[in-house]
Amino acid sequence: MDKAKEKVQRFRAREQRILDAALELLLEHGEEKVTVEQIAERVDIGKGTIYKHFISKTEIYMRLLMDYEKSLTERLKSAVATAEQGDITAPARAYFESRMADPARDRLFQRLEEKIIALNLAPEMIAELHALRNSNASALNRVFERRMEQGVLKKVPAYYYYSTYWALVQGAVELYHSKSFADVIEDREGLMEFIMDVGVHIGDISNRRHLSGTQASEPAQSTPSTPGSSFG
Amino acid sequence: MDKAKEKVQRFRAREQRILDAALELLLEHGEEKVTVEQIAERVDIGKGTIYKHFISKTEIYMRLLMDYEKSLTERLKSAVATAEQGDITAPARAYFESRMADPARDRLFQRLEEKIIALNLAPEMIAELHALRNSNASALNRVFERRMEQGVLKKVPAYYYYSTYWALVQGAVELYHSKSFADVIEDREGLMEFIMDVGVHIGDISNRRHLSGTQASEPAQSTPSTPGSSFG
DNA sequence: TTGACTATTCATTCATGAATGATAGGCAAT
DNA sequence: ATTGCCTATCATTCATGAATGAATAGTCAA
Repeated sequence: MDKAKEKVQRFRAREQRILDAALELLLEHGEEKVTVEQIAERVDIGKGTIYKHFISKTEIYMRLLMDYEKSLTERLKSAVATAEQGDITAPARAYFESRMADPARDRLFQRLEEKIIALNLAPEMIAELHALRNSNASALNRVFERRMEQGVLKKVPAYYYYSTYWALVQGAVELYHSKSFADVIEDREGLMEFIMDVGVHIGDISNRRHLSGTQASEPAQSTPSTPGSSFG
Repeated sequence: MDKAKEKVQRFRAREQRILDAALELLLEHGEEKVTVEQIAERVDIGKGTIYKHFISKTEIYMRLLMDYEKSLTERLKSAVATAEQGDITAPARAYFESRMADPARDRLFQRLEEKIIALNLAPEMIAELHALRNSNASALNRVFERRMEQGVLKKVPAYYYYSTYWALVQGAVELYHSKSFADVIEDREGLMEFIMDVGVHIGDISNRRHLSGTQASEPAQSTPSTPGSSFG
């Protein structure tokens, strides 16, 4: 008797279909315009069924955001792991490119992040988001520490290692429309400014959110925020 | 805003209507024949709604049984409280009569008791039933102790006080069809036999059920079973 | 510009009954 | 007597969407 297992499988599959449909609609119409009914329609299920899977519409968005953050972190982790020892450029580029592969989607998630943070989330959701980001951060710290204390990092003080990573990728994303990634990397002076700037910026966000025990405003700290939590 | 309160009220009322309808149908058709759908029909609600109130059909029966036990205990308590000091006959008669006011209903509950005990109940249900019976037992013990150590009780050893009560009422109920209540009371010899017999009988039931911390098989114990738990 | 009132939109709840699957009774076949 | 199979019955589950009500937008008067 594995009828029960099958049922669980089908339930999981349906959950994924809901998420897929929600993302599609979000990309098509923007966050303001998407209704739960539309999502249900697209998945071809009843509106009430959505609420068997998610306690609120916000949770759907939250889940999408978390999935995105998770995939970005995975991408970066594997890029760091396969890069030449000390090469921070290649992984940063890989990360940058996977975000910029679909700029509309990336911008959508930036907006979702803002929206979700503005709403007051249920405590369990906050906890879950927090847990993901902590786990991402420490996973990244581990690969960074083992492989990155060389190369471009030599040019910056040790306690800016992780901020540097931030500066590279976040700065590059933000400059996406004005400069090329190569330009960002080449401009060492500008990079240092970025590092400082982004470090402070992360501190701002982190304080405003009350989400993280990791204090990115203190760059000497060994556990900075994780990429993906920098939206906005 | 007490819309919420109103909603709770309506929910409670509906629960009572379900119980009423179930009892009606049980009396009309007997336990074997009553279906959840019939109950729902009579209350004029959907079948699924029943399950918003009760986790199973058995729980409905259980609740009816508990309500009956509770009302019998109340009846007895008030009869003891208002009887002449030392008069066990009047309260026993009152109890007997309230059970025999509707013999069909009383027999129905005897059968329900059997049925429910035969089924293996959910642990929470067992716990609830157990709690009710314990509370009934100690409430009765209190009124008995304060008012009954005289009269007919003088004729039996002290540690049979509560069994005596049992013998009177339970014996009378069981003899309902053959003897009158007065005959049962008058027949002192037969009464003593009853006392012993019922004491053992209660012990049997109690052991078989694993329901009660009170060991009615040990009559010297100060917390015997409560009336209503003697069905069957 | 502000407040008060109404209309509209849409997230969320909840009663519903069709669908599911467990159980029991009948009926052969061994 | 026992086993397997079929069927019917009925307890229980679950997707559903109509109903609810909260939030927002729109309208008008002061």
